[in-house]
Amino acid sequence: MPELPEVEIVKRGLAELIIGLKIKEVDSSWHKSFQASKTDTAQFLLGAKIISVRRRAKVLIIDLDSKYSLVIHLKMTGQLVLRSDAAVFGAGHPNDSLVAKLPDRSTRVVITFDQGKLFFNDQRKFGWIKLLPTIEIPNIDFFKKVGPEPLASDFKSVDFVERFKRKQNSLIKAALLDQTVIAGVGNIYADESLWAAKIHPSNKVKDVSDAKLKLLFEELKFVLKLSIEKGGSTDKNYVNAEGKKGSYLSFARVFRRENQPCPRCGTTIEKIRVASRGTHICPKCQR
DNA sequence: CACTTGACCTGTCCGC
DNA sequence: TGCGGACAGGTCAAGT
Repeated sequence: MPELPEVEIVKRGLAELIIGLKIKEVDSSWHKSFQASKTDTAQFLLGAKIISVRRRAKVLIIDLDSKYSLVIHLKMTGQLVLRSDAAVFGAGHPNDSLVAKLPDRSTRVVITFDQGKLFFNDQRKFGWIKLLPTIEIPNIDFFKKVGPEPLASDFKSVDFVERFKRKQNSLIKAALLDQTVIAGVGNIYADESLWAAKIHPSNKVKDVSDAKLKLLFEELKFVLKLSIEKGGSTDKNYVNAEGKKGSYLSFARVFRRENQPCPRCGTTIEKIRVASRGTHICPKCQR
């Protein structure tokens, strides 16, 4: 779930809800979920105020006034959900019912603010929160290698085509999922955009024309924007910072729609494996 | 080097 | 119902 649109939605929600709050306490029940030394936590996290929330690729960054930041990756099943004071004290806050059961058995980290608590839930424990000096973030390996943001206004289709050209022998789907080629695309939006551009995901990049690559770029931007509008995709786990689900999957054309008719030609959608990922295609439209 | 596969985890679903 | 195995939206390290 958490691909670019989902992380963007969480970012926007958190920016509304937690900027200005002061961190009072942090508890973690799984060592990999919260990675920070005791001394850094005491010195740069506890007592710090949140000054901004950012996203780069599928990574969230919460900047603190201590010149440190919480860097967060939700991976497959991570959730970041805020429970406000009103909810804590049972005053009928709008997200009361959504957060009433928190913490639950998948809660890995709880950050307590002067008002409210932020829960990091992560069923599969793949996600993580790290405390790092803000200035060091661009130097971590992932950020040094990650490709451009597909929705950045200065990222043009010629740049998109040029970056794919460097992956001539990769399968087009593998290249789309490769974060060093382009940031933020995961399995859902890879399948959706390849269907829209009528490209078979098993095609090698070198066998896809420039015109098709440009079309793919346009369709990718379209599905990413549509999903952000719809609050992201919720299959099982994804929720936003208020604990609410996204509705993009009800607009999806192929993802999780195996055995249903292709919305373009009516052919039955198939689920296959490409680049060792579950992959949804229309066998007639995509060749 | 470029590219693919396995590992990290828990939970669920499917077939026997 | 019970049990084994495959699979799930992401990313690295290790392998070919």
